[in-house]
Amino acid sequence: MSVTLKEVAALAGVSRSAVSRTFTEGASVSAKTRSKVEKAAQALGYSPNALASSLTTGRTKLIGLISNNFHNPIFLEVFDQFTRALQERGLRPLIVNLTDETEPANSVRMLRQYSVDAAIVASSTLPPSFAKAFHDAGVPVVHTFGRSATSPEVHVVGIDNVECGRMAARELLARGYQRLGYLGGPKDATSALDRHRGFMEELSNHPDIDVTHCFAGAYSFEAGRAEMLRLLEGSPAEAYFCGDDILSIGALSALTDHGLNPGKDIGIIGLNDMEMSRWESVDLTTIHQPIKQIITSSVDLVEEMLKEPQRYPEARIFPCRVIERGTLRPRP
Amino acid sequence: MSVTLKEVAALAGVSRSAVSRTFTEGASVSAKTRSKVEKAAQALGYSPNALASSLTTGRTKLIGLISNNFHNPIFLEVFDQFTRALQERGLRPLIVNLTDETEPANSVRMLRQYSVDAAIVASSTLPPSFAKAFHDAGVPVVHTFGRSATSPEVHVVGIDNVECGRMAARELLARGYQRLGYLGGPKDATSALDRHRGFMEELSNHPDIDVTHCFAGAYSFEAGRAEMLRLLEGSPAEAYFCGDDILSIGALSALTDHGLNPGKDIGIIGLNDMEMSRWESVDLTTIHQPIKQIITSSVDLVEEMLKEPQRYPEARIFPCRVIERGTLRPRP
DNA sequence: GCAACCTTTGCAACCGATTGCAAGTTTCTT
DNA sequence: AAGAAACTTGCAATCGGTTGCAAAGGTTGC
Repeated sequence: MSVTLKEVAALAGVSRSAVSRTFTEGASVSAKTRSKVEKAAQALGYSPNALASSLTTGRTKLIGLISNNFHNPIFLEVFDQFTRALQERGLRPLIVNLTDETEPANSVRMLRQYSVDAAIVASSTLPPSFAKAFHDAGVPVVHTFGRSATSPEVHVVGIDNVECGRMAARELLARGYQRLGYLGGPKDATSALDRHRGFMEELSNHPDIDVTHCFAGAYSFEAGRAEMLRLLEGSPAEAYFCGDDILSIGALSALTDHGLNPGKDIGIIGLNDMEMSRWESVDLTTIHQPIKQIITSSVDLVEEMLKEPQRYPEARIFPCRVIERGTLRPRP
Repeated sequence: MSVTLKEVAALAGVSRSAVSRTFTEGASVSAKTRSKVEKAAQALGYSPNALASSLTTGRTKLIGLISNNFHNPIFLEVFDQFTRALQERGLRPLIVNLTDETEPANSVRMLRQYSVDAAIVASSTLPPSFAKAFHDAGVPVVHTFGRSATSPEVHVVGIDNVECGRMAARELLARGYQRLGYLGGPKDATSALDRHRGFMEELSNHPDIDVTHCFAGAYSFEAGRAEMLRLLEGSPAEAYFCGDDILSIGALSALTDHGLNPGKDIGIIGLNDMEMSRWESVDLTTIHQPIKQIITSSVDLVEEMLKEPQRYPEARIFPCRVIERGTLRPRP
């Protein structure tokens, strides 16, 4: 079947150690043996078995990539970035699709069985305790898009969702809206709660402003649309801060269905600034989340942890900014 | 660090073999030893090292999942389905993001280093030779969304793109369009070529019909939009068969930008029937590709290959059908 | 109570690599 | 030219498991 060290050693007329050393960076081999080995390896089509070597080195270069968000188009960008960033550094992503699961135990066990060097929890909805479970099981972990805490127990890379909530509120106020609404993601999602908190906090300084809130069933088009349709049955607010872009796009679809003109009749501001939000047919005013920087930084952090597993936990928070497009009325 | 077989054996007061056997299906262990071992394992938090055992069993349960299509939203659905289908069967997806690479050599080497049990090439653009390279390297492979051939060299699961081209042509003819166009995916993509061929073949029976064609730079929104904008500079056809849904949606955006009404002024039919095509704001008439069935079948096939690696290659082709929505004028 | 049979168990070799150690070679110094 | 220092190399143990084999233990039948 597969060619092994031993066969290469036999063909090259050297010991197995010699072969192993030719393939390990910085080992001591003479030019002569190296070339003999390389020739033999070439001839046999040998490439070292990474898993076997992991047994002695204790390194697999496998990184668990865990997510529960397979219905939000933003995650295609997230996967693209993560998988590229990892493989550029010689690391291999092992995917865990969580979908309906909220218990970390299964994922932890599975990833331990595969001896992953580290895990990345890529989700804005899972609680810090989820990532903590990996940490407790001795698996170095980074929670990307996780809840930013003042004293994080595990590494967190992302944005300050509370601050984003405030930012959205300020933006809507600046445009003179009087009756505001928050249409959040699922009410058990940390990001939905934090954004809500920031939004409310900022508005608590403006008692004259009327504010309502509700939560959609998921971060998805359908959920955003359904929730906005429900709101339109009653008396909707003048402008909404929607949980994220896909929710916003769902809400926009509900608006146009009702013959309402987004930006004119009802304002919408999203969060993420995903590719689709730039499409002319969408043209969504939104808060830009620097996905690329967040992911690069997360993978950097993973690399650091490989060198220093007990590294002191840190939170890396990236600033966001409003991207003006067509779904809010202009500032006065 | 991690708990090993040996420690469990010591605590349970049995041999290492006994422990190993408790954790392997169908091995001979008495109820008494089993319970001793299980108790000890529980106490220590032991779970077997899948990679170490793969050394002797020759099975890793790792499946390479290779794709180059990270800009088409349909792939979020594809990833979701694949990762779930695999993990339901106890298999683990190891992702390879190909993006700009067309050479199989690197992926093959990498996946062999990780001793994957099989590989899935999930791409409608890569040529059959790509998947063939895995087969030749002794890695069982399924090409999902691959080119359907009458005599495939590797397992292929997907649709008949040539037939889809014909189907699109027939559909446009049935609606009385006289000047037809094909706006395909990248011109080196097998699916783009096959769909083109079918489209042209069908129309060759209708010499009175005027037909043009062109290829976009990628299966992406931007590429579809750019290409349609270019077409609108000249004298566009009455209706287009677009390479796939995301290309169609890009084209639609170009149309509305020009004040044209899709379905009224210019007809568009796509291919895939992705979630987004159902959105009210899109409402794309398209050819449904049974993604879910294709993926389930692909994973079934992977499982079969694990049992029988030399399995005779087969092509599994699933029928498609037109989904009527709002971007073509009604049949007379 | 004994033979024949089946089940359970531990020993030891092995899967494909890495690595500390000591012996053997080279190279450098003086 | 001899001795010290530096580099190469193979041996053998090890990583965490699995498994063929033979011995030990338990059942069954008569």
